[in-house]
Amino acid sequence: MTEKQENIIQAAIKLFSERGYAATSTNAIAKEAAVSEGLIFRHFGNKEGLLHAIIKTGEEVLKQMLFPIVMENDPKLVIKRTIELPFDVKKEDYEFWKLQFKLKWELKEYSHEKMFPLINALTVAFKKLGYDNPQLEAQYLTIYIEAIGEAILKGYLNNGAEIKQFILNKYDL
Amino acid sequence: MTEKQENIIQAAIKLFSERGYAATSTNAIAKEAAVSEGLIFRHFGNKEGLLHAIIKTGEEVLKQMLFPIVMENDPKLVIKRTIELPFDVKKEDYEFWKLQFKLKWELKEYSHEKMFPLINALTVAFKKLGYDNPQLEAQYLTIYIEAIGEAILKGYLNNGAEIKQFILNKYDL
Amino acid sequence: MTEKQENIIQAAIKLFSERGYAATSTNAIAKEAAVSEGLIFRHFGNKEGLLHAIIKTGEEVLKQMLFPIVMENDPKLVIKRTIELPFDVKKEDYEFWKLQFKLKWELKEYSHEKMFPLINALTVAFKKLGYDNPQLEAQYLTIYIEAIGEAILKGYLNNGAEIKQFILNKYDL
Amino acid sequence: MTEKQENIIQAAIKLFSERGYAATSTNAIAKEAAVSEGLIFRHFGNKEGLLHAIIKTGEEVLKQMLFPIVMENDPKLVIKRTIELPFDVKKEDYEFWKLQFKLKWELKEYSHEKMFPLINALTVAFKKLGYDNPQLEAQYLTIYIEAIGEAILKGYLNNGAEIKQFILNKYDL
DNA sequence: GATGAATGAGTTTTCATTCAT
DNA sequence: TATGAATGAAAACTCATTCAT
Repeated sequence: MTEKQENIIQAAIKLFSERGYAATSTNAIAKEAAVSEGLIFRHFGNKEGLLHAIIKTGEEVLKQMLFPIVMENDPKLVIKRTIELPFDVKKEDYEFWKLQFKLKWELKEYSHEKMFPLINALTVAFKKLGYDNPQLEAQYLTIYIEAIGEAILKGYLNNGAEIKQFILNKYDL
Repeated sequence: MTEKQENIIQAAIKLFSERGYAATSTNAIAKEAAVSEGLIFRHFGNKEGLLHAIIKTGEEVLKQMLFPIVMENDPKLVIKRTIELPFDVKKEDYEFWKLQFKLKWELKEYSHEKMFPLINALTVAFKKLGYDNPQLEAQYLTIYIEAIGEAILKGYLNNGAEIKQFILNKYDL
Repeated sequence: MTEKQENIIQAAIKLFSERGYAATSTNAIAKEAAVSEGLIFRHFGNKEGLLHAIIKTGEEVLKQMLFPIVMENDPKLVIKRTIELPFDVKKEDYEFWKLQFKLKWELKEYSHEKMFPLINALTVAFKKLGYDNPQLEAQYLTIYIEAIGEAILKGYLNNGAEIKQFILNKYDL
Repeated sequence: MTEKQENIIQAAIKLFSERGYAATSTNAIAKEAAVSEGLIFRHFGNKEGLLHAIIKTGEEVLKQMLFPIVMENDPKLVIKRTIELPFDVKKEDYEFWKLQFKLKWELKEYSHEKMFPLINALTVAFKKLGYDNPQLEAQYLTIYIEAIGEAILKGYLNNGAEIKQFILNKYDL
């Protein structure tokens, strides 16, 4: 991955995230990345190719984030870290994550399956802790965590720390 | 609002919801509505004007849905009806609501403020019921309800009835 | 000529004069005239028909203006009145005349022939006064008078009275 | 300025001059220039941008034409060359100049100020020659010269040489 | 006579993509 | 690799004109 290639990806993340995939022109990406428009096509084949490169990255990053949780044995820690997940996103990564959320709506292919490992880990954790309905608890929490992520990225939540503690309390953490 | 105007709106809701706003051409809308392309512009000024007409409708419908909840005195009923909200959406309205969610990502202007009346009503309800932190409980539930709506519309939830009961149980309802 | 017909003509004169014939839409004319767009076509057949109605009026008005000059016997008066012609245009008629000048450039059909009676009258006048080359003097003055009209309408001339006297002096008037 | 860019400008001059700016489609320009329509927009931004490129050229050419006159010291020569100006326009440049005159009517921005250097030079010349009212003489001649140019371009003048001599005589040249 | 909804052809403009250099 | 001129197809939008009421 050359420097210019990296520039293109970063520019695309920024613009796709701001305007959406369909509403972003390759011309705009080229300008933002300070490269020629042709270069985008040399490196990524076409606009969709560029998108897929970004999606791949997104999946990779998500995997990296879920990995320590999924591998965790202590059930309380699994739940705690899941809850903390959206609150730990760094400001500089907002654009990247915004784009991932946006793509969930813009692309059909974008599936919920990526979250399955987390749901499974949570199910096990809730079971270990003797919850009545571990499967549903896991589903419930996963959906909720995504929603919190969305709210944070959109700036609806100005009391993050408070909310986080509130949720942790709900699970006696 | 003439019949053709209504056709245009319905066609636009369908296509915007399926493909997204930017990825839907006015030509496609005109064909779907069986109307000349020019008519879209005569009635709505431009593509964005059509979008705003749809948004206005969405806000109106949302208001209608929240109204009976916000007006409710019995705190238990306020919470119960809030939880039931996303599960009561009719299949035939899925496209309409999908679009509303999609637009939350596609438009900057799309604000969270529409939910404030509901948050307030819930806060009051939780307070009446003696919850420790009514404000946060309300915020928490609202975010969750939106997330459930999203999951239902996307087809992630095939166990709706089960989940609904599960949540109602959490609030002793 | 009904009132609405008159409104249409006036609106068209205004807009054609401001923006040119091709750049003025019938829709804009209808709005300016506060009538329906269809009415323009009922009365004038098509956009060009409206234009020709205006042109006809223009030719009529020009004829009315030239008539007393062409009929004049006193050669000095013929020349004097010709020179005074553009300076006598009333402010409220500027739009009308601007349009006439504009159309000279926008339409092929718009011919110089309307000025022939004036050229002839001037030729006779200059001959009577013993000028060397009455034919050329007439041509010269006619061209000049049109140019002065143009300059006045465009607002290039802020010293009208002075210029008028200056020209009159040239012809010992 | 690539070759195709030049083709576009030439085609636009031709068609704008023949049909007027508003009545000329970019499609027609592209065909005349044997170029894709998109290229017009890539190079000039929009139709108006193309127009402005042409106007800039026109101003430049005018400056070049006035320069030797404005720089001239001999007052008789200043006046003589001013008078000869419109008669010296080459047939092959008619389209270009026709367009410039046309634009004076079609555009608001098109100002008379370009002629100020010539008016000043003429004022000085007439003063040197002891004319009573050099300022007015200069204004008078400038307006006249523009009018002659207009008449020539429109084909109203079939006796150019004769008229030129006639005017030169008026100034004892 | 008058309206205004509706149309279809055309206009300006955008955009992903190709290609010679 | 990298550029940027060039393209063709499609997009948004305009407009003169028709027609039912």
